[in-house]
Amino acid sequence: EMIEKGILPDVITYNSLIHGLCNFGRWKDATRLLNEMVDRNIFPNVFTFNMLVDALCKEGMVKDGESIVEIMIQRGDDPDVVTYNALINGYCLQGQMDEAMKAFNSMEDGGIEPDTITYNTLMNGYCMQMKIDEAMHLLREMPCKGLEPTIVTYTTMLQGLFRNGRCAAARKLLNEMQDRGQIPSTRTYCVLLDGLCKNGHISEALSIFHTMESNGLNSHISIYNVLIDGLCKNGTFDVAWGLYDDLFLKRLQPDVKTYTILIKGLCLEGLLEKAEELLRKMEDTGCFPNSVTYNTIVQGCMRREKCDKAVAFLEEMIKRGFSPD
RNA sequence: CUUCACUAUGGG
Repeated sequence: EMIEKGILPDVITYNSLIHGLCNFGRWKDATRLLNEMVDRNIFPNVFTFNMLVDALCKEGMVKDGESIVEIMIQRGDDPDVVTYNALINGYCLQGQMDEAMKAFNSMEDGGIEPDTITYNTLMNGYCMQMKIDEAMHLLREMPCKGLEPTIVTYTTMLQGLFRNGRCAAARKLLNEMQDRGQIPSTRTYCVLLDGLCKNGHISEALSIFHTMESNGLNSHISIYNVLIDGLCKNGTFDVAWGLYDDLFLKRLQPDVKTYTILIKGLCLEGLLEKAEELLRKMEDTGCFPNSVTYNTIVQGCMRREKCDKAVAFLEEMIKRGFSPD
């Protein structure tokens, strides 16, 4: 339509389209557009190349990402901090922290200063590998480079610490974060409350939640999901159900995860009838069960030796195109 | 127009 109207697409037009196509994994179409732009004498720029590097890295093809970087250098479109961050993230996602650190060092050698995202990416990589001390070391290195940890930095570290059961260190870091004036996001709260629950500190999680409530900060379904799950697994199903009731007072919509968590909780309580009832209710409200929901209820029935029920749900899920596991 | 918090929380 642009072309018909004589408005010529420029490099940004093509970049936007290529980016969208890459996000949907439509490599063929992306390649086609890349060729088309060159045919029109619109040449890819650093943004274009960075998107390609990122897309390849996310697909696990980090070596191909490196090849793009070679091409960039040959063309004189020098890689920048975004290029290196995408590469480093690629290695981190593969668990190759040694390679990630090599890329980190080579960017410094090349005179490109790492930024906050570089550090966040590396810290997340180490946390994924449960190498908390290495991650913590990078956190302490940031100020030396003139970088200030952001809410993403802290949230990443909190998640790593909780996963390693290091609640005391997590609480300490949370205080540091607040002292530095970083405002927790919904995601931060989810990590915090989930971390506390999974480490057995349910009442601490609840008390933080209630503090949030008085500050109007808990109005997000994800936060409820975290706590409802923690309470169900703690064996305090009634409290979990109470939170579910509160959702409606707050005009929050339960989502498919809320229902799945509660269905699991009901199954653990041995209340299979109630679980089925809830599954039907969610459908009535237009929130449809997915494969996780069905697998949950099938497992729940099996555990209670209600094989006929399990088979019925199994048939239903298959009929709806879900695959059992 | 491009890069970060293992897909923040659910089954296995």
